[in-house]
Amino acid sequence: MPRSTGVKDKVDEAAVGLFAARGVDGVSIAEIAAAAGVSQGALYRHYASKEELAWTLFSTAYLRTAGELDDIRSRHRDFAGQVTAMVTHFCRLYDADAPLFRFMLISQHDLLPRLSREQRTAVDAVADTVAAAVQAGEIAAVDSAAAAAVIIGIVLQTAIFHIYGKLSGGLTERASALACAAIAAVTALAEPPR
Amino acid sequence: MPRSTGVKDKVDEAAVGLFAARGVDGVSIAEIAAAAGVSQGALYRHYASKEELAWTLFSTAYLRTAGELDDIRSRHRDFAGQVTAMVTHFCRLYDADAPLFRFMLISQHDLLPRLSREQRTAVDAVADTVAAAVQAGEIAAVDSAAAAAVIIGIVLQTAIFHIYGKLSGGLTERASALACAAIAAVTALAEPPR
Amino acid sequence: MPRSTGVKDKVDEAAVGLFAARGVDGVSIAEIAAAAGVSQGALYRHYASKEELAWTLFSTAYLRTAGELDDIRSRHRDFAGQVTAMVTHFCRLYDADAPLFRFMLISQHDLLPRLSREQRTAVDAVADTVAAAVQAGEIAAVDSAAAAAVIIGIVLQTAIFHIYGKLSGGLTERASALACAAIAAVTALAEPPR
Amino acid sequence: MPRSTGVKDKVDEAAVGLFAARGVDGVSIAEIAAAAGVSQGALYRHYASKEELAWTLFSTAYLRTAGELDDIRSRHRDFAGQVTAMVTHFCRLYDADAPLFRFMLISQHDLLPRLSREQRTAVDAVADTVAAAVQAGEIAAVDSAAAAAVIIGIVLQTAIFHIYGKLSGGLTERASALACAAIAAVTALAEPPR
DNA sequence: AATGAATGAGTGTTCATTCAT
DNA sequence: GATGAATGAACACTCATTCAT
Repeated sequence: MPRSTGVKDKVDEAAVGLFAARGVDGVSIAEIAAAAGVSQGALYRHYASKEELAWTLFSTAYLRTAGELDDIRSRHRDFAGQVTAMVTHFCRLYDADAPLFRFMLISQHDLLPRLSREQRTAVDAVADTVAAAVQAGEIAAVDSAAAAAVIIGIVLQTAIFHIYGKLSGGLTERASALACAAIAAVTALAEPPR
Repeated sequence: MPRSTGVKDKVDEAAVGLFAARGVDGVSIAEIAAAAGVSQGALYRHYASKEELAWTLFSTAYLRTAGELDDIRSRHRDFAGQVTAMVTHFCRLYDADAPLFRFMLISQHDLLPRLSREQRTAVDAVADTVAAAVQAGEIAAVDSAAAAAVIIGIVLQTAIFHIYGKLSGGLTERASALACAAIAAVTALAEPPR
Repeated sequence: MPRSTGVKDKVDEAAVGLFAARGVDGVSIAEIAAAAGVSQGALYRHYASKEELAWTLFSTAYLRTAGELDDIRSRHRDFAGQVTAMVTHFCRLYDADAPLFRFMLISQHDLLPRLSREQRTAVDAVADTVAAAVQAGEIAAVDSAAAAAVIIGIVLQTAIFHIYGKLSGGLTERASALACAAIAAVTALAEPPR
Repeated sequence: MPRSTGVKDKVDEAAVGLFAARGVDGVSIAEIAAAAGVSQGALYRHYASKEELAWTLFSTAYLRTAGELDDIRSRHRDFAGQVTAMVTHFCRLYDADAPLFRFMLISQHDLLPRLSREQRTAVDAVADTVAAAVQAGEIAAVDSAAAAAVIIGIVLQTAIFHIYGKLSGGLTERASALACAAIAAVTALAEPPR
């Protein structure tokens, strides 16, 4: 019963870094194994295929985030507090692990469609937050999916700009401003002036 | 101005459709040629490589859009009018050619980095619009890149939700609401309520 | 419309020779391509996989032989004449293309099970010949499958001994003796002496 | 004479079963170890390689059978009795352990060539029986190898038909009929009618 | 100019064998 | 002795690109 040689962790880290830099298709198993300092064969003891590796890394982070956002939402009463806490959490995640974030960003169009319809995602968490606020009369009636798109778009695109060097500093520093923008945008979406 | 039924046109259309559906890496030259109804060899008479094909399709549309947005901006006086027109234009482009849009979306992380720094993009058009509004005292001081991220994020993410079937109808119908949301978001970003 | 470069023929011949010598599993695509003097990729223009290559070579020869045996049977009246002609044909096939024969022999346990139940085989031809002879009263009642096993066993095992160098000369020289043996064996099977 | 429940025995049995079902090349060491309920490493304590495992199983059974046939021959006086006893023994072996038989059948072309020329095989036993009968004037002069091919072919092909489901019941029930057929075939081979 | 067969480097994956525990 | 994780050399197959016709 040999103690872990840490192959999995090394592979995971190497894979996220490489996937983030060049996309899943742009990285070979040979490169991942080399970067992780393990043999190609060893990698297959932990993942049945490159696809499974990518999917596991992606879905694990994706679903974990959804759970965290739901948690956060339940710990705040009002819409503004919930949105601010969620946006802040997102920014912190990004600052803590930019490669993972970038990997998820560039792989989402490949991998997201594989999620089963029932899986709960960050999008659901945000949309439900909006729907609950509408229900509670906190904000005017608005399509929760459209509102979620606006909130998520504001945060994600800011992260993308950061990745591309158009914005400097940490994202967390911008969290409260982004939250304000998101709340204002949703409010405007719900009650377009005049 | 050749009147040819055009190998190139057929290739371009087939390539955009396939790239949009499965990504550049997920589509082979053989498939593109077959879908276009031309031989593989003929394709190479127009593009030196698959990469050049993808890059040409992407950069042409990307830079054309930037020019159009600059045009639009010059035809409107105030910030609200400019943003609304730009957002509306974006929505119309999307509704007119969703495959092209989807292709650009899923390929951006691969292809955008190849743009030279000097090339003028849609991001520049939006950021300059914001900067000019600040300059003109129309809106409070705000980092133009951050504001551009917010505006673009709102529109792009809405388009993404539309692609994934989370939103129905045309995007153009949502244009004015999105513009309102974008303006409100930028305003809030510039002047966070206490 | 370029004339055939003969890739397929070269591949077929090389593959049969190598498969005969070392079995399908024992031969790599690289070896086949090298022996045929073509690239590995060229091979895949003609066969979708190594398995399809092996199966095509096998089933083509196998089914062709069945057709030939049926033909031969229809051209002879009595059981003895039919068996003799069939055995002789088999021996000639062997002498004409021993590698093909050896390939079929060593691959039969892998490949035969893939034949659909309806496909007509050499075994059917032989068994039907026996059944017809029984029907016509030429020979005593006997299980046609058991009789076919005996006839085929006599010929095949002789061929195997020839392959392994236990018998010399051509097989065709032995054809009439083998036919006599086969007929005698079937007769004995049908009417075991007391 | 260890009383161990025996890694080796479990490996041997598992290997024969798997080899019989899918061929030596079609079975991995991992599968054998799993089926035997031992670790892969433990397997290598008994056999130096997969090849040695296959060869040991094959040659042991093959050479044991040769010895048994020689034994049987020595216990019978006349050719008919000897052939009948040998055929019967073969049928019993088959009925007692069909997987072993099937393994030997499908592996023979790979493994037989490794037998040294001096090793005594079942073929030798049969051929010698024929040669002795000729010598004793029991049957007309005949090439003993050719006669052995005929005898062995009759029995083996019947077994093959049984494996493929073309014949039902036990093989032993057919032993005396097969022996009759074999004797008649050899006789005909030696003295072709007219 | 057009074709599509051929090329050959590269890919993901398997698996017999080894060896640290 | 036993274990099973790790190795690394194959392997079958793909595909962007070239080029003879």
